[in-house]
Amino acid sequence: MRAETIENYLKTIYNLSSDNRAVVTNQRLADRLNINPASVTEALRKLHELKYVVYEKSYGTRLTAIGSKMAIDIVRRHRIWETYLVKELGFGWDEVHEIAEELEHVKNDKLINKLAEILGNPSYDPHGDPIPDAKGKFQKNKFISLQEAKAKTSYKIMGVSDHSPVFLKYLEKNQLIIGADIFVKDVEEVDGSLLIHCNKKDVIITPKVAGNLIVKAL
Amino acid sequence: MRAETIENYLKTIYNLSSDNRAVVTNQRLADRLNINPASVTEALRKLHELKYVVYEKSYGTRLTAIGSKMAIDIVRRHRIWETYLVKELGFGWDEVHEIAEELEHVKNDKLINKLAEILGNPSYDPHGDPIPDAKGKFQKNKFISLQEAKAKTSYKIMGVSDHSPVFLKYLEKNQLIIGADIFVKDVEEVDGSLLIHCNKKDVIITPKVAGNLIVKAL
DNA sequence: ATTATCTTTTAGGTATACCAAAATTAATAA
DNA sequence: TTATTAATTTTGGTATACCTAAAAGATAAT
Repeated sequence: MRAETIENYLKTIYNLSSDNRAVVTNQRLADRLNINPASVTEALRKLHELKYVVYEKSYGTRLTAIGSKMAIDIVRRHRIWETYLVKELGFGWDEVHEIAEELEHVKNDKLINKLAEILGNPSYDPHGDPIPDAKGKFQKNKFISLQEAKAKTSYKIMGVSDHSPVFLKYLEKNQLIIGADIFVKDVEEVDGSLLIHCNKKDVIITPKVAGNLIVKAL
Repeated sequence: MRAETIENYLKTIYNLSSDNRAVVTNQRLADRLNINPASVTEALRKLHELKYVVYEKSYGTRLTAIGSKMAIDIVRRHRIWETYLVKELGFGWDEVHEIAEELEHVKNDKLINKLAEILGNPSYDPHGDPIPDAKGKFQKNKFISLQEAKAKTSYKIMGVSDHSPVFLKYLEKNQLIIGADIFVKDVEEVDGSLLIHCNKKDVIITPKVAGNLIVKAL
């Protein structure tokens, strides 16, 4: 199997199962990778043979310790590059994902560690996603989705779970930037929309948008 | 054909025919790419169909205008990355080639132009090889191999044609660094060896080493 | 000019990474 | 429980990028 193929599968399995250590279905993998489910079955059997995943047919897949280590390495490279592109090379946070998708496959520890060092070994990327350190350790975070927020409470925006340029541009337009402090004035029971105060302005946010905003209680 | 495959063929054809606009033989391509000549034949037929090369069977291959443009783009990316790795990220000039070999395939003009800008749009990489500008234009150079040098003449070291770590380390040991000024005291007719003066020291250089040093007459 | 040599091409084959369609298996609803 | 639906796997492809071994073509040497 080509290294890049392995990496793309492992990364995707990881992203679909990270928090919960749950198994991943072929369907979801096929959707995410934009390939036929039949191809996923085939690939998973090989990844199982290579000891990257535990795959039991018609049940599901999860990463082995080796596979998980490898996935975390890829995630580290991706997020370090995203951060470097934004912080050092002047790219917008909505345009770095695609480039990082290519750069993440360049496997050279010295390079990534050097970039990380220049950035001051950051723990979060420009989207607020945590960056594992060289040993694969994440900084613990007890962040929640804004959807779970309580009324009359202050939060800080820590990240987003939807990385699409459309969504990021929407946030920028409404000044919902990472690091911004917000105050949830009210949660509307009827439709779950939130009335929040941010940057001296009141904004109404749909549950959909709230679900994609990661916040920390203040 | 995969983009990376195309790029590797075009780059190699370019490197084997750049100065002279001569045709490249399958043999040399096969050697350079470490693949079987039969595979080269096959690939060249496809590259011909794709209009990247003009390939006439049992004769040879040369790049079309499109192929040449593409090859120069790849060379630019490679050399910009090598320069960036050395100048901005603290890598040694003997360890950047391999990394650049991967990074050169990341195709994003904004990225490369940004790196070039940070470097002050350099015309030469750390090995003294010319870097084409964004439009594919090289700075004209009339450099020669030190082997063609005349006695009692001063030169400046501009580059090397052997990029192997062994050779680069040898040069460093003898302080034959790019940018160094040297004076050729004598050329020994018997074996073609040169007695040169560099950094306040006399050194004897074999024709083999001299052949891999690119210099400019002062 | 003819042989010998070296290069290139052809022919046939492998492994990878995908696919569509059919068959199977699992999950859900009546 | 049985039927229906949905997910998964099997089967039988395709295209890419390589390979080896043998045939054909070009080059050089006597």
